[in-house]
This record gives sequence, structure tokens and C-alpha cells, in this order.
Amino acid sequence: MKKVTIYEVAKESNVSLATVSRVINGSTVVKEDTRRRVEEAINKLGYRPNAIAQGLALSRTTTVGLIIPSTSISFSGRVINGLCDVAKIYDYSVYLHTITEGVTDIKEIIDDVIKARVDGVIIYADKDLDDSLKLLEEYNIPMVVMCSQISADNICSVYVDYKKAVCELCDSYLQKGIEDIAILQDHRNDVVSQLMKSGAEEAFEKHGKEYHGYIEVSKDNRSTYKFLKSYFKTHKHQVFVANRDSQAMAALNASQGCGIAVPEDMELVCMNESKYTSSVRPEISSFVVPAYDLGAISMRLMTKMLKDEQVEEKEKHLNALFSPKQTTKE
Amino acid sequence: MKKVTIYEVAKESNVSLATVSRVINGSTVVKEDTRRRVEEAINKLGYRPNAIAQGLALSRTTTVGLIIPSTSISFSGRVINGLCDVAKIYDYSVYLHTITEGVTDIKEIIDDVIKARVDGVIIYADKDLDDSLKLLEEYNIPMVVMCSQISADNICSVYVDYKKAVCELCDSYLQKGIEDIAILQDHRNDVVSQLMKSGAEEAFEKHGKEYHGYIEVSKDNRSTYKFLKSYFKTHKHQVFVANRDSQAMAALNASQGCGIAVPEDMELVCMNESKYTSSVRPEISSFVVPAYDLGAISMRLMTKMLKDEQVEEKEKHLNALFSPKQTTKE
DNA sequence: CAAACAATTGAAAATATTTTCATAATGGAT
DNA sequence: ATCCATTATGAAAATATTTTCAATTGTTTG
Repeated sequence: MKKVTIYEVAKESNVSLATVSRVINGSTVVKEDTRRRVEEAINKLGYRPNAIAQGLALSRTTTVGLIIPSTSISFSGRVINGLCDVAKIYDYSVYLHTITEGVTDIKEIIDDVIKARVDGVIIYADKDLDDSLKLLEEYNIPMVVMCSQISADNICSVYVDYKKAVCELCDSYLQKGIEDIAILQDHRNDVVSQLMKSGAEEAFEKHGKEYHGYIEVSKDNRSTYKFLKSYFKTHKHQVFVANRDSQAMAALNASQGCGIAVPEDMELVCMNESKYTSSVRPEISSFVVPAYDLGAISMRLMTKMLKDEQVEEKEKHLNALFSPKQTTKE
Repeated sequence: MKKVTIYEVAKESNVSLATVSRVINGSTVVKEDTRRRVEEAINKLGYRPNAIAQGLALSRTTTVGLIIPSTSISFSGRVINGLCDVAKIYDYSVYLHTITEGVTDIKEIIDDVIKARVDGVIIYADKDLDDSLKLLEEYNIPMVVMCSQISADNICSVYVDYKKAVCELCDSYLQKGIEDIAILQDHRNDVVSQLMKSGAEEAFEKHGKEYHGYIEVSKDNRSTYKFLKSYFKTHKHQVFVANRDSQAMAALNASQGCGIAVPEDMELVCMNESKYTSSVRPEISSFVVPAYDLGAISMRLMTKMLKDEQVEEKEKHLNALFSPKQTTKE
């Protein structure tokens, strides 16, 4: 089983390399007759173009690097799906790197995507990654940053407007006179938490009040559950907002042991709907975050940058749609 | 910002290409003095090796193609994490393709990984993919198949022994005289369902009985929930086994409206634990499937094949660990 | 001190493609 | 038949690296 290259095809069909290349790429004109001959040779020999050689000759790999945290898998998973689906449409391939928090050295990943000569990089950056991005900027590699609001010459960003979501949520409660809104914050210090904070603060400020409702917990789910189980014995909130679906689940389960009925005693809101938050009973309210779209739009933006199409907006924000599943408090 | 290649480094440090290459790859011996000179030049010029050119010269890309369905994201996500973590350790990169059932043409994906000249392919095949795999075999591309039990010259497989899991589960109930065990089957006709079937049948046969407890539903979660809601009004089972976590959740929720208490009236068992099945209340029993390990082990096997290490077992099976969360029926 | 050997280094080929520029073939108009 | 304008094709350079084999340098040793 020896390798068959463009040479063998050329010999078999009695034409030059150039002509075979033209047939493969279908761009320039080739006489119908020779095209047929070449195509026959390709089929006969089972020739497959070599993307590596093409990449070298063209200085272009039609490959996009994706760098994404491995936490919150159901979310990342949907992002990846959207991204891959769109990549397929535009004939790009995806070169994947996951980030395991506290383990992965991002510099190494960046080194690798540079070495691999990807045409562009899409990175999910819910934390500050400035240094790492600098290097990619230096190399002038087109970038799409998911989650953060960064934009520059060669950088686009796509993010979910959690600030607006929380702001409107709080506002609607405040208008009904409900002020006791708790927001769960873990210590990841990520962009989403930041946005939730500023959203709440903005809403309260608008109503002439200051916001003080943060509940700080560790990143770990199990211990969050334990903490809340005892916390709820002494604290009752009218509204309880959690960022991740697993946190909302922890809150729901913890509340049940403490005689707090959801939603009658406490409304529970999750910022990221998943098939679980939507299927659990009692049902809990949640924001539907378009994770699939986040990936899909990021990839679409990337293809525009790579094909030198006009990118009308370099910063794109998506809305999280509130989906109340409970009889809203009066 | 012009490209800096091995040429520039060679000129800068007054040596030949060959020597620079030797320094980069650190394999052959280079005089300490020249090595230092070359390294200085590399740093000064900011030289980065070009993996594409290396790939061409070496006919090797240190890249592994991963082909995985986009359904059941939380499961695939963990597989991907394990796989990427191990890939990183052995300095391989991951080239990702997702399969959207009914949409993606697998042939196209295979074409693409061949074109990309990946060194190996890891594919999650919970359905029959024989034709597609044939092509990879022809090209002699090392393969690891996840989920199915295939093995051949250049193919290893890693799968979770669902058959054994279900068989032992049923057996333990039968020993207690419990025979009314229902197994939910959707119409995906996947390998896992097949294995569950044969596991149940084997257990019943062992006890001199025949198994007839399948409940057939559609693939769609929403309609499964609806179906079960009415089904449970007229049917009560002692034990109810669901494959995917979302199906177990549907069953749990459906049961609650029908006056069936879990676990008192009906034990609910899920074949795939997720953070949701493990955090929902009432708690449900589940098998802990080592998805992360599935990915990690597959990748490890692949690295062995690629580095020509001895692969002692070409078929590796993992056990799903039963984690009963309920007072088991007497 | 010369011979023998080991340690370094370099020249050039090889890897599989694209693309530019030049040439050859074709066809229509005169 | 001849010329001009297309249209089609080919030769060779370029892409960035590795590797083989030969040459050079350095080090012992008799």
C-alpha cells in the first residue's frame, strides 16, 4: 500500500503536476477532455490530496484552533457543537485544546496553535487571559474571544449579556417591591460572575438602593450543597439566583431539607438552563443561554475574518432569554 | 512582521540548516557551544518551528483525529476531557469532528481526517459504522474504537461492559425474587441498548426465565416524558432501568405525578450517572460510567500504537460501577 | 608525529503541493 | 494560408522542514 501522490496521477494521465493541481482545486479552466482523464486517474489510483503539503505550499491550513475550558461540560459541549457544525459548512477543521483549570498551562497551548499554523483561534476566555492573547496578536492571528468583551484589530468577541439579564431580572422584582434577592457567587472570579454583580448593582442603584445580597461559596459543588443546607436553616430569601446549573440544583436540593418550598417560599433562578434545570421538579426558572449559537456565531465570525469578508460588528452580544417556570411572586 | 524560518536562524548563528534542526529536536549531539549560539538566535529572532513543514518532511503529524457524536453532551464532554488530557501528556494534538445524527455524513469526515494525514483516529461508534471504518483500515491508519467491540490488526477498542452491568443488576434482583424489571429502550438501536438487552436476557435465562420487560419509546425526551406520564397510570414496575440520564430524569418526573414513590414503590436505575442524576431528589441509583477514563484510555492506547509500544490487550473493557442510592428492595 | 578513531557539521535530496510565467495549441477572422 | 487572440498546458521555483551521507575537525594512541 504505497502512497499515491500528485506525481503518480500526473504520470497516469499524461499531464503535468500543474494540470492535476488545477483539476483538484477546480478553480482554473482545464479542457473537459483532460479533466476527465485526470479524474479517472485519481479514482483509479485512489489519490487523496495531502492537506499538509497544501498547507505548506499555501501557508494556510483551513484549520481553526479552539481553546475551551473543560469545566461546565454541558455548556462547553453545546458551544463545541455549534462551532463544529458551522466549521463544517465553511470547510474548516477544528483543532481542539481543552483547559483544565489549575492544571493546563495556557502558554503551552498558545505555543502549540502557533506551531500548528492554524488560520485562526477561537478562545473561550471567562477569565483574564491578556498575556496569552498578546502573543497571538503579535503573530497577527485572527481571533474570536468568547465570553469576554475584547476587540481590537484582529479580534472579535461574542458574549452573552449576563449583566443585562440580571439587571432586568432584579428590576422586575424591585418594581414589585421584592428586595431580598440573593446571588450565589463562587470564587472563580470569572467574567460571568462579574457581569451578574454589575447587573444587580445597576438595578438596585436605579431604584436608589445598594445591593448587598451576595452569598459566597467555594467552587466545589458538594461543599456548596453542604453549606447551603445549613445556611438555609437560618436564612430565607425571596429570590435566589445561581450561576451554573449544578449550583441551582444544589440550592434546590438543599432547600428541600430546610422546609423552604420552591417556588412558594423562595424563587430559584438559574442563569444557565440545561436539560436538567428544565426537567427537574419542582421546576425552576432559568435563563436560556444560547450556547450553541455562541459557538456557531463565533465560528461564522472567524470564517468572515479569514475570507476577508466585511465584519460589520466586531463585538456581538447574545441575550439570555428568561424562562420563568414558576408562578411569579406578586 | 515577516516570517522567520530555520534559514534565518541558520544565518544568524552561522551554522547550517541541519544543525539548527538538530538543536530544535534535541536528538542528535551538537557541540555545547554551537547549541548555545543557535538557541540565542532562536530567541532573538522569535523563531517558531512550523509543524506543517515538519509534518511534510516526516510524514507524521503528531495529530490524532477524534470523531464523536454530539448527542449526550455531558458524556461526550467527559470523554473529550480525558482524551485531551492524555493527548497533552504525550504531545499529541487533537483534531476534532462531531457527528450530528442524521445530518453529518461520516464519509466526509473520514475523507477529511485522511486528507489531514492524522497519525491515528479515535472514533466513538455506538452504531454500526463498518463501511466507514473499512476505508481507514485500507489506509492502514491506527484506530481506537470507543464503545464497540471491534479489533483487528490496526484497531483497538475500549468499551464499557453494559452487558455485565445489567446482567448482574438483574441477577441480584432475581435472587431476591423480584422479576418485574422494566428496561426503557429508545429507537436509536445503539450498541449500549443492545448490550443492556443481552445482559437482561442472560440473567433471566440463568434463572430459567425469559425476559419481556422492554418499554419502547422514541428518541425524543419530551415525548418520552409525556408517554411515561400516562404509562405509569396503568403500569407499575418494581424496578425501572433507563439508559441515559435524561431518560431517568423523565421517568422520575413522570412517576411523581402518578403516585408512584421512588424508591419505595419503584426503584429507578440509570445506566449513566451524571452530576444531575446524582444530585436530584429523591436520589436515584445509577451506574457510574467512567467516561473520562474511556477517553483517557483510548488516547493512551493510541499513543502506544503510534510509538510502536507493545499493546498487550487490543480490547479493553471498563466496568460501570453500581452506586445504589436507595434502600434496596427486600 | 602520524594514524586511527570519534565527534561535529554541512550539502543536498526528499517530502507533496501550488503558482507564476512562458510556451504551445486552437480557432476564428482576414 | 496567416495572423491574432484565446485557451490550455508545462517547467520550475517556492513552501519549511528532516535526514543521509560525506567531509571536516578534534582527540587519542601507538
